[in-house]
Amino acid sequence: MKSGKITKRLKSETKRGYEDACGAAHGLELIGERWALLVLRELMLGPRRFSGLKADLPGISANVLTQRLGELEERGLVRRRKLPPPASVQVYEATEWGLEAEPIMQVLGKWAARSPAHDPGLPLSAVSLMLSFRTMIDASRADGVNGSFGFRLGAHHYLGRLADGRFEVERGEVGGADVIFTGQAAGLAGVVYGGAPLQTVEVEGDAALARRFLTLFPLPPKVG
Amino acid sequence: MKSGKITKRLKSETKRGYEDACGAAHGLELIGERWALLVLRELMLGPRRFSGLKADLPGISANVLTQRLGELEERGLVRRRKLPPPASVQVYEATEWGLEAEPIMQVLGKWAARSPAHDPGLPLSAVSLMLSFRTMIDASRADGVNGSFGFRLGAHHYLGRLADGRFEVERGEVGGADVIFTGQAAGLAGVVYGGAPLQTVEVEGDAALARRFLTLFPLPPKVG
DNA sequence: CGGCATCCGGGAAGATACTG
DNA sequence: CAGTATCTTCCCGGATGCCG
Repeated sequence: MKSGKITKRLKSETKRGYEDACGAAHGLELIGERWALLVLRELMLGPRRFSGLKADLPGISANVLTQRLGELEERGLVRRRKLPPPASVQVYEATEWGLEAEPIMQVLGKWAARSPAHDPGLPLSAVSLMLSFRTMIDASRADGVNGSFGFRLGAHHYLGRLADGRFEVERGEVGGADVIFTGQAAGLAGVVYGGAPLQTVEVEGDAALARRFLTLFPLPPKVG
Repeated sequence: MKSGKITKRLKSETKRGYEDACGAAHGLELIGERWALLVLRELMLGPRRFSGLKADLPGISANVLTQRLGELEERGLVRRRKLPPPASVQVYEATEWGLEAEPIMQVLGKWAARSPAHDPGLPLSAVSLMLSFRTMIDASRADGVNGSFGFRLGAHHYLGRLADGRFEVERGEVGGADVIFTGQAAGLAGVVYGGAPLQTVEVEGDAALARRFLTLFPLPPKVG
């Protein structure tokens, strides 16, 4: 019914903004809506498809994901791209500026890790875990520890490199890495951050280096 | 009417959370609601009263402000305190952990300042401006520039100090400062960030130092 | 199957009025 | 001044359905 009814929303005239020149306020208008920052997070290590995003954002509904992607696109944080044949699938990727939002997630995440209410037992996406390594690495502990690390987390494959106290990571095959971790992201997170036994995940390669790796990501002290 | 009606909200059973162990996701659950970060921002330079917060958050409604303050309090980011007599007024102040959220605002604000959609002509609170100085100061430009700066922005008075390339600021009387700026926060912001003529605000004291001060806060280049 | 539009129910936000 | 009460509007989340 009401077939040809013109949608009243011409351009969403009521753009619930903050009317505040403060940069932080404008930042909230850009990525402050529910789910927006987490959608962007999932794009930080490379393009993703709609269904992959939906799968790794447990609880988001398809229409909200569509809406967030559209908003992020028109704000210049996300780009829609069609992979060349034979793939020919559409993917979403972060723009350069979108990638520059990573420090926001890092600072926010580091700060929130001090919360007594933080529950590390919740699900965790593979991207989240990789980004957390980049965020939480303790440069002084990692100084002098060098090596390459492969991660097979479900269907996600990442290759990390440890050098000069920094952890770099990108999507890619894990072959030839000094250490290869295989398992679930949440499982590996439990080992690194929750003190779970190493047997929770499968480890191949240099066992001593693997054990060393797991000690490089200390959590900040809880408040209170 | 309906006086004794029991409020149905036992404990807000539907706590719309993200179900995500990622620290950033938890951060959003702590300060991700609309207005929350801006309320906290207004507390970064000392305790504030309800009416002051409402006045400096243009557009927030009283009930939303009440709700946000209550949530921030129960999460441990804000504390409610009663000033001793004869003042005897209630104020809200950030806890230690709440104060540690400042880097989030800084990173978010710096990132958003690159947005082409950012409108610097909007209203700006005095706290926002002071925090923006702390955020945007260019340490290399400020190296070797030392002095004290008073700000009389409406009823807000702040005392800043420039030393070692850093800008420190606290609430306080401006007497004896090397330079004293008097006017509206938005006006001073226009001079510092918008290239408006210095006459927009009233300046007392060391004019050369004042002119130098205004050059220490470069904006990042816009995207695109 | 992927992406998007539509409809619906509930809840959060906005505006205004009112009270101690 | 410091909120509370009420009403309306809008957004979020879930379900369904269309269409390439």
